[in-house]
Amino acid sequence: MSTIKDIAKLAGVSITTVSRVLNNHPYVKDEKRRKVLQVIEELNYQQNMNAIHLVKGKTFMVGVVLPYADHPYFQSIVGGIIKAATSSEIAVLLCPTNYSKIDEIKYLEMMKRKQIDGVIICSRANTWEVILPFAEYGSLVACELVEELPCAYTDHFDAFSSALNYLIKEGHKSIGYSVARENSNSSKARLSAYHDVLEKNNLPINESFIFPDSIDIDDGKRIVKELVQLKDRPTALLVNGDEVAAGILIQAKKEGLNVPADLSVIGFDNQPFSEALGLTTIDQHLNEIGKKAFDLFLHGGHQKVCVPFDLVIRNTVSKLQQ
Amino acid sequence: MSTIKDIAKLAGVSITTVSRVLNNHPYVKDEKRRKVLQVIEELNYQQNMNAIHLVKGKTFMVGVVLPYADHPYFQSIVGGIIKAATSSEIAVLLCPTNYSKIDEIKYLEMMKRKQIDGVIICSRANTWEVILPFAEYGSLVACELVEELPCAYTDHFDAFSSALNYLIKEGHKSIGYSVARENSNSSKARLSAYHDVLEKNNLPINESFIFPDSIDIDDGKRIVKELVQLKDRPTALLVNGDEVAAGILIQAKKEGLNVPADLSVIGFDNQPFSEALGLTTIDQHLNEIGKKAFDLFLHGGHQKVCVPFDLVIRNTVSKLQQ
DNA sequence: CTGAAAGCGCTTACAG
DNA sequence: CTGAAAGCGCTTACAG
Repeated sequence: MSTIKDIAKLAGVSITTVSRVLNNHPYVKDEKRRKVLQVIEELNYQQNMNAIHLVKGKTFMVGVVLPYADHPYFQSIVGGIIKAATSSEIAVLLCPTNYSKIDEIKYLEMMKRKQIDGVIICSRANTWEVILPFAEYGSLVACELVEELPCAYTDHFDAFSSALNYLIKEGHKSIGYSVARENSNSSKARLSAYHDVLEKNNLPINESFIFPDSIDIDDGKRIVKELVQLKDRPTALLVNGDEVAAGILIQAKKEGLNVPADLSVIGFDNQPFSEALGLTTIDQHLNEIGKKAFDLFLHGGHQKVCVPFDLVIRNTVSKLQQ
Repeated sequence: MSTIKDIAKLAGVSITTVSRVLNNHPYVKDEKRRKVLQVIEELNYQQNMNAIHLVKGKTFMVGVVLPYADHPYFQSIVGGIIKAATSSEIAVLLCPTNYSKIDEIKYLEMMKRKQIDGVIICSRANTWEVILPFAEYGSLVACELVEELPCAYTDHFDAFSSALNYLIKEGHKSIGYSVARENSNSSKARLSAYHDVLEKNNLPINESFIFPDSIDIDDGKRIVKELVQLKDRPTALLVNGDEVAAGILIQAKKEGLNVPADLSVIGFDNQPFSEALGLTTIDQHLNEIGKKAFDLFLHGGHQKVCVPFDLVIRNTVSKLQQ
């Protein structure tokens, strides 16, 4: 590969002038500019970005920290980020952690090491206490509500409450739900909404109706298998993701449970395939969350953007006799 | 941020020695090594990777070129790549092109500019003639069969033929199919398999049964809308992706077409949600293709890896009277 | 409008 | 075992 020096020599100018041409600076005599451009063309020259990154202390790249790059929930957020990034000059680096605290830190250290200018955290393994100090080294954005950081998020308490109220309105009194990681903030929000709404409606709280560690289709199947073992079963399930809900639909069929007659299901995320399943679900506009998160990364500032959600009613919730 | 110079000064050694400690070189007196390590700890030092990249001429990063980062087909390939990459020290940069030739070239130029060490091309907008010259600047891998490049691919002629033969065995004589981009290699392979298999079976070829530009759920819906307009309709559709197939299932229901009684459907990709849909589909093991492609990037060489496929039989194909 | 020179933060022969 | 120095390929005051 040729360098700026080669260009300078062949064009008969200094490297400063070449640099000026490369960066569209004014104050280069037209004749020299043309000559430089011509040599660049001839040598098929391209800048070495690593040198530029070193000098500028920036890479125009953002890391997106998430546990699983192959999960539709995160894919939707990433989709939004990419869409927003495409119109900027920022490249997107996927940073899958598998919820390993160590891997997560490694990505944060990439920022410290100037490999990426910032990090958007879709979901995290470490506590904020551990993560926040890295904010000093770059632009850190969260996809959940964090006091100290710019963030784009769903109000999970609110979303979960809405879904619960809808189920209650349809006559359900015995409602269970699933969560991914029991200690995540959104799971805590769901638990408190569960208590809050059920108590307000004088409905019994049954914590054996809570199914943790639910991430993918197989978890959905597992939930139904566990469910059929219970003598006292919920009539409705509020599921933390449409993929889990898909697993529930599959296994329910196998077990001879009719959805929604025997079991109502509300999903979360409104994935593209959910329409085909006729799944009633909460659309939290993950794409939008991704977009907003990217904007926050790009423009800095310390805003908190709460992205509204919608309940999308389809065919997996039945109306019960009052 | 502190630099190697600061460490050297405070530790009372040269920067050479600091570099040696950082890179686990032998030949550093234990006492000095300890001192350096201690100062590094104190200053909370991290290397500036851009300097290292500049010196080494490498970034340990691979770009993955694809049209849409939010499409399940590509997400599955990317999933495989990420899985393979996680156990190496290589980071994965997503390069969505939206099938813009210009954007695609931009990513190839990132390689030329030393921002990434290589590029895995999942699907491309430019001709190979345009792309191949970039192989000079880094490691280029394809996810389709290309003479000049290492590649991991599906034999689409073979896969498509298998599905056709299965449909014919089930008594179908009037078969249509969909493709994404009409001029892609896989579409051409499908067309020639269509001719080949149908002719061998003395079945009529009807090119109005070919539905191009089919990418997502909406395209699947569109296909059914077009289909119901035809007086002469195929009894079975071989669809180029499960997402399109999902759209077909949705719209068929709306139009009062029973699948599979009125219309049999075979998908492609075996996406996670396909099981929930009961969709018969061809699993081409996209994850595996991604993994192999990454291995080819990592280890160089010029292998061609043909990844085998499976026909996954579920409930969307009917048996017709002979 | 132009160029010499310092500097970005590292690695790596080379000499000792 | 150790360090001075050159070099990776750029940008950017500074002086003219």
